[in-house]
Amino acid sequence: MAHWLLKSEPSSWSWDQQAKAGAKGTFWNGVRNHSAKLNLMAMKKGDKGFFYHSNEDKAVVGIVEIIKTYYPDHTDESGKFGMVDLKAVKALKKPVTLAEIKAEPRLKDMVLVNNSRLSVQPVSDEEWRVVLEMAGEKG
DNA sequence: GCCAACGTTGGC
DNA sequence: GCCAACGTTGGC
Repeated sequence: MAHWLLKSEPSSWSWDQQAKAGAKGTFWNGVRNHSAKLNLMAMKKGDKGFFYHSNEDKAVVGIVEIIKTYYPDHTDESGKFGMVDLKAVKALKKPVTLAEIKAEPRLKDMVLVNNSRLSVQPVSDEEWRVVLEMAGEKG
């Protein structure tokens, strides 16, 4: 199973809002970047992702699951971009901050570190495991 | 098709 | 609020 990292500014869409959407989840739209789009298109139902708060928190705060694969974003007038649906799985016991991620040698190749502006990123199995460990989420 | 200029993102 | 980095746009 592939893993992902999805970034959002808490002021526009926060983890709290995602969590409130519950099991039925919500769509994840607003992607306007082709690299991010390719990642969205590669997602499969059941894939898990980290929910990252940019700007204010700068931390991974929760885990989400893809519940619907890529489909056109009808709010995008250009018709070029689409979105997926996802639901909140759980909040991390302890958010993992960007500073902590940067300080962890095993995470030095994370896209978050090297290409911080990309809003939808792949996460390797190793990176997924390490971040969970740092969040106090064992297993 | 190249590349400079511009806009946006996001860390600090 | 500033600025660096990146992506996109548009002129040639």
